[in-house]
Amino acid sequence: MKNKSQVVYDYIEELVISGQIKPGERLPSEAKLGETLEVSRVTVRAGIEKLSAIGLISKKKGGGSYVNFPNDLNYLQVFTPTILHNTDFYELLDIRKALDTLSVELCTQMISERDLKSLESTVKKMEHVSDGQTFFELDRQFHLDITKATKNRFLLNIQSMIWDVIEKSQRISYDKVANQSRLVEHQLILDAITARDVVQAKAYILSHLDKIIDTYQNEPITSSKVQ
Amino acid sequence: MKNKSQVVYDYIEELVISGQIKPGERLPSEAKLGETLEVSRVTVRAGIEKLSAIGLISKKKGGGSYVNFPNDLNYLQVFTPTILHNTDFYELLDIRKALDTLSVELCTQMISERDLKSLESTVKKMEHVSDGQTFFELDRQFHLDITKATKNRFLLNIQSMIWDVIEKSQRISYDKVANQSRLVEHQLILDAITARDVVQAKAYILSHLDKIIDTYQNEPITSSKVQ
DNA sequence: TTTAGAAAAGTTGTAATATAGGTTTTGTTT
DNA sequence: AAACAAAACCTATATTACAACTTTTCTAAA
Repeated sequence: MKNKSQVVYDYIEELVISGQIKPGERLPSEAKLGETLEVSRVTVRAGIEKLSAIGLISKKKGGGSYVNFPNDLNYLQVFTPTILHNTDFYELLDIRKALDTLSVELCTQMISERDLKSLESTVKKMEHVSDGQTFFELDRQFHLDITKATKNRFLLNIQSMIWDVIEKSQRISYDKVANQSRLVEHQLILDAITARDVVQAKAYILSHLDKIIDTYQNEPITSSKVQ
Repeated sequence: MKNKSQVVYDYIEELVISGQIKPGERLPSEAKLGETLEVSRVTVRAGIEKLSAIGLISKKKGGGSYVNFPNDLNYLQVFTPTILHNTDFYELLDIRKALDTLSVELCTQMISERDLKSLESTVKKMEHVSDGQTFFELDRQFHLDITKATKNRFLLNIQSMIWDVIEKSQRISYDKVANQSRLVEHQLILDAITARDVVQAKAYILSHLDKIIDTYQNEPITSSKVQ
């Protein structure tokens, strides 16, 4: 069951994601939001408080609440819905290259048989999936399972965050760069991990990400916001 | 000027950092906290709301608020004050190896003369500093300036987050692993960047982090909490 | 004594109202 | 058109109240 304050949170987040309120712009006042969503000001404040904690918005006493710019050092917003431009996507992929490489490296060295089985099953599932959303979830699961096998909590946290960003920007870009054509690539990565071949695994995952970048470059994503 | 709700936030965070309230344990009730800090329940709730947004605590309606375990997938807590054990430190350094390598690589390729000057000045300042806290700040600035030069916002966000974690665990571990003996290492990294030598720069930063790990291993940190 | 269930106490979620202390907008005067 | 004052607006905090849920305590039955 969803809190009312969570409803407020989601509502405002959606306003920002959809571009109805852009960085630098002011939110409706707490009173107004309460009226719109038919909740009390206390509840509105609770939702806004959270959004401010993760750095999406800033509050100015007496002056209102404003959507933050993504380039400010409000670093908690890493995962906030501000990744809507081409540049962001490349930035993210650079980071993925570094962290996914680390992930497969550690994973290959220490993955258990049990985790390996689970990884295999994920790849198997991908073969029979045509639905884009489902494929996305399997894709995320595959990569996060690799990271999970490293037993590095921080790494898993950061990677989860990154996939959260990918998900939030998904409707704009994801289906253009990730689909069934990626199946073989996943299979190769899995084989290398199974063979405990660190060098090969690293090579395959780098190639995997490079191909995503290639696809992306051939089919550039407009930076127009979704409606 | 600090908000009252921020006072609540800091107070509770400190309770967790110092280990007075451990993961899984319950916080004092909102009413109790308000009484202790002499603020209203509204204010207490505002502070707690934020802590819940970043994943440090969970709230149960009717049941109280609890400190989260760090291994739950509440990934926003990446930067929360839960990094207090030896294992965490190694995990973090693995990540730093991947991301700092990426940072110097991108930085070396595209740093401006102006940013380079600023980097030099930071290293220069380090020579004349004996105070641990000041050295920490310069150390952070050096590494974050390198990342800043990459123009990759996400990378900067993540790195800032990581240094935030380091800072919060600093009183336990930092002064044991980072001090003047690291000066030469920074100088070498800077020289390689100045020479636009990517390979050398990557080698030096990896060596830098490996030496930190070495120091740490020779002087293991107790996992006892500070008081 | 143990146990099951009911009652009580405790706790968070939300609401309505009020005030203080800021900021932004509006209006008026020069 | 500019400067200043006033009004309107907005967030921060406090108080009080009640709903809804959880935990603890008490009581009665086995």
